[in-house]
Amino acid sequence: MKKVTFKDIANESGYSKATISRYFNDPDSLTDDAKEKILKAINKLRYKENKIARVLANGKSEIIGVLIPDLYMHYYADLLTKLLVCSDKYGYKAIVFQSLDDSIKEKDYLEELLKYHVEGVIVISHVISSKELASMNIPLVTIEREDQYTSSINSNNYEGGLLATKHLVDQGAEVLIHINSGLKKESPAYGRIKGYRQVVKESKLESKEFNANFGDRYEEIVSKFKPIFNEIEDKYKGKKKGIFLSNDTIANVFLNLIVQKYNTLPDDYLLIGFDDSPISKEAIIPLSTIHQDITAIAEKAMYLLNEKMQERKKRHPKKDETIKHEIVDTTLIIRDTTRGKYEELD
Amino acid sequence: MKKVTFKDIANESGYSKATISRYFNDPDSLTDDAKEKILKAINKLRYKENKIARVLANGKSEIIGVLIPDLYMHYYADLLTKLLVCSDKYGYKAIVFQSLDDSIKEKDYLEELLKYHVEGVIVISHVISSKELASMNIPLVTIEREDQYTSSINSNNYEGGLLATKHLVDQGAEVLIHINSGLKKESPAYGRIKGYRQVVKESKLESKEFNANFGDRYEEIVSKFKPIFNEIEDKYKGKKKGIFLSNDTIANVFLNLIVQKYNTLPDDYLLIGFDDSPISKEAIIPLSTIHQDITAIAEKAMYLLNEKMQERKKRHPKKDETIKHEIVDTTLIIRDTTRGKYEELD
DNA sequence: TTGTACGCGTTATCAC
DNA sequence: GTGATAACGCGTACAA
Repeated sequence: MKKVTFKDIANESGYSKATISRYFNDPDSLTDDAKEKILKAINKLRYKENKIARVLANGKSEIIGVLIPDLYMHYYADLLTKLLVCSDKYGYKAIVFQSLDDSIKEKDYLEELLKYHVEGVIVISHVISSKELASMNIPLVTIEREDQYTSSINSNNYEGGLLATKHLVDQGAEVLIHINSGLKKESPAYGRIKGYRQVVKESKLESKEFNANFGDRYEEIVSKFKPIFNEIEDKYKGKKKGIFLSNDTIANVFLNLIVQKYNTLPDDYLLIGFDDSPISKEAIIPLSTIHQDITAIAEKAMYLLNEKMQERKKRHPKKDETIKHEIVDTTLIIRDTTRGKYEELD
Repeated sequence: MKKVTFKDIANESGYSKATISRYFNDPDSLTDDAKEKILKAINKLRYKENKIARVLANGKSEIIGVLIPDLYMHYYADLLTKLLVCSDKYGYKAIVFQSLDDSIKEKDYLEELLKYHVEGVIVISHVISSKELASMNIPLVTIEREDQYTSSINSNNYEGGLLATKHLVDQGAEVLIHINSGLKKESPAYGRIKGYRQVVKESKLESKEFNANFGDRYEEIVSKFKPIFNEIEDKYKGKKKGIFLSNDTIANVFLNLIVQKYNTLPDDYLLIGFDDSPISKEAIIPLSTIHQDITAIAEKAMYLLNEKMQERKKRHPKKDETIKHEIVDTTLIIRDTTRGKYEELD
């Protein structure tokens, strides 16, 4: 039951180890006769490739590393799904690490990846600074995180905020309200707030922002939302309220509070979320939202990473290593929470 | 900028390569003096470990493979999250493959994993038969799939079906209804139906099953659900309906249809889902459901896999390789859709 | 087109 | 305790 190696194939077929290696890496350089004999030997002996030996010899692991915060949030799970599909297309395997917002682990994982000679890394986790990431000297692309010193792909959050808020204005909002869940200024998602503010400025409408850290637990979100809901009810009674919430989960919470009180979404409420996550469709009244093109994000990220990895493999890599920041457009999804007048589904 | 190796450390510190190896693998066998000098050399030269060379030499990759259908379904994403946490605790890295229900890929991925000398595999994908999996001759544990020839961890689906349906009876259901989304008989989840049927039999209540393949798209689920809803409305008017749905997503769809019609959940509807996925909390009326202990599933799976992997590393592995099937208990989560009389949230 | 010989960086087996 | 040296399995100049 010992492992079959090139040596065994060589003996069996009558060629040398080098020729067997060529059979796999440069078959065109062999005669048809040789190929046939070698193939026969391979099948007879049931040879299984050994990538580890191969990596040691030529350095190409065909593995990339993925550093992701977690998979609880649907956005991350969806992104990972698509990254795996794309990396597969390029012939790369992925070692996945989940940092769970622990910066020590994040650093350790990154080093661990290097020990396995991964050819590149995609970083979605956001604890380590991009400066530190850049210093690791390995092909690397970051997604939706601080990216001053790294190549990156991001959603056009600013445009998303703009689209969402403009839509509220178009639908006749008299007050603009934004509620977000602890967004930090460094985060690309903060662009959503900037987009919102831009429209507020242009429209000259009355406005109000609620910034709160709602935490992770759903019950916590709900309990922290109630006072906000009450404040809005009090303060803007009778006015047509256009409310932009920073993600669909909290948008759904807000929607539920309204529907629980009124049994419907009253005319004077316009609601829009962000992400186009499943909950936006599954809500009691389908939520208008901003769609993030996660497929495009994943594709661009892998394309960019692959470029860097190929460059690295060349004899004389350009010391160029320019930093690229790519932006992926968002789209407005109009469902039923911004219709002004909510019409019953048939 | 060449790679620093044991040879360099050896030269720098004045010891041999063998001693450097011992420094890492059996430090107790060195004098304190040697350790100190070697550590100094390591830091000075900024040595980085090379796991690839290590794997080639000793065969221990510290990598496991994970084969998962996808990450769209929250259940799988959640399971992967917890598997990653557990494998990390045991010191294993994970290469993740997503089979997307493609049996050819599933087989290819499995072989690819072997090429990298992974020490074990966790299979959640369900296309390849357990017989074929078993024939790969590698430590392997399957989760929530057909498992005749493999060691496995499964939720107690039967108990879950029992708990759910009994709860409906306890709450005064006069008709028992089960709706499921294309469950196959081989799938462990089919146990949910068996549990339901058992209670139907014992209770001697009137009952009805709807088996349909609702597909993946949410809109499709909704459209296919409407006729079912109408049929139930017609047929069981006035009777107290206890409805057990095979997962929370379709339970939420059903709930939404009811609430859209009645603005509330009428007294004569009792609803319970399965999975305790986020949507069950986020629904307009929090859904009663059956909780699957995914953490326990992941932990048991890794524990079992680790046992097998350790056995494999020994000099004389027992040819034993007994197949173990472990069952993880489910729990009843009572929320607001089985209260009989739905009381408004305060 | 094919073969020889060495390198990749570590671990394992003997010696001392 | 420590050192020499042969694996581990494959890639690759260089030679033929």
